[in-house]
Amino acid sequence: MKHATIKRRFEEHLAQEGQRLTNQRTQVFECIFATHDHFSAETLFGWLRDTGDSGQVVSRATVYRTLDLLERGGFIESFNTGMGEKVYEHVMGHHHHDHMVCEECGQIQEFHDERIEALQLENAAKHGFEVRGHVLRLSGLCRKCRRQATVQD
Amino acid sequence: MKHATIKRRFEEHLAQEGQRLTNQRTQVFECIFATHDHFSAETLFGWLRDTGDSGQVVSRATVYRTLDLLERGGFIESFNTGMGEKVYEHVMGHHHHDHMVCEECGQIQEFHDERIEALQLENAAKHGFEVRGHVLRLSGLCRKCRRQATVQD
DNA sequence: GTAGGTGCAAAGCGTTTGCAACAGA
DNA sequence: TCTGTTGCAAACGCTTTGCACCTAC
Repeated sequence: MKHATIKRRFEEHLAQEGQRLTNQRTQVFECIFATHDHFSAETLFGWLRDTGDSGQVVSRATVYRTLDLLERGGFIESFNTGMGEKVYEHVMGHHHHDHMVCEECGQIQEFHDERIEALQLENAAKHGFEVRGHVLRLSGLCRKCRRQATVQD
Repeated sequence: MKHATIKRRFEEHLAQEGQRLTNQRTQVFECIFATHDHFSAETLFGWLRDTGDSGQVVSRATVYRTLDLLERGGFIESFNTGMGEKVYEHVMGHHHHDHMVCEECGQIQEFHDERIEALQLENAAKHGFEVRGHVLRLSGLCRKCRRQATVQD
């Protein structure tokens, strides 16, 4: 999906909800969709501060408020790394995926398996449960850290 | 597994680590293994305060410290509900399982599917990732809340 | 003009920690 | 005795909120 398309959707979304397109929201939006990384609220705040091309800094509060706004609007998704950190990623033009988090270096690897998704729904149905979302996070060692661990032993 | 057996293991575990069997630890242990529910640190603290059969109350700090101790010892497991709450459950004599959390009433339903576990490992192997743990949490509506939602609509 | 948005600083929440008193071993 | 453990209260990290000022519409 093209950047311009996503941006238009964002603007439409705001308009639909009777919300305003402010400078700050634009900055946050641009910053998020300029990366393909996972990021925390604090990280994003740092990016916005550092890439101060406009000189204006978006406050922490607004960063949180805008992240919330974008998540509710379905532009980004969040999940807990399990290490007390909530990380976000943009979701437009992405397929749904799950995560493997390296306990050593924090690296996040994405993966996706349609068969797992199907089995989740199967299990949910068995319990009369209606699935609205899910989190599947494997934690352990990434390839790189495994190699290093082997060398050290 | 019998309660007495688990307790003996706990005592052995403490001994092995050169740690002491204190009154407080016993109380926390008993309280946890007297239930089959999932609980948060705060909930557990409440239980300990309310079941004040001994009159003595275990402090919040000690509750947290003991939970940590038990988790590291493999007696309990924790996971995030995704609603900013970390919940624990005891794990002795239990099989591993995953969770469905109702967004409406907070009810937690357990489930287990060996096929999903296998697929997780398969995907990890594909990325050279060594799995040490995983979290699979479905969120949505439980059977009860679905029914209520239907009625209200 | 006006409802909605912002920044600030303070509060909130769940959790952790420093320290002096305490208690198993 | 002597080291590990406890309770307290303060600190913590991340997030949310109240409020006065600001700004897109």
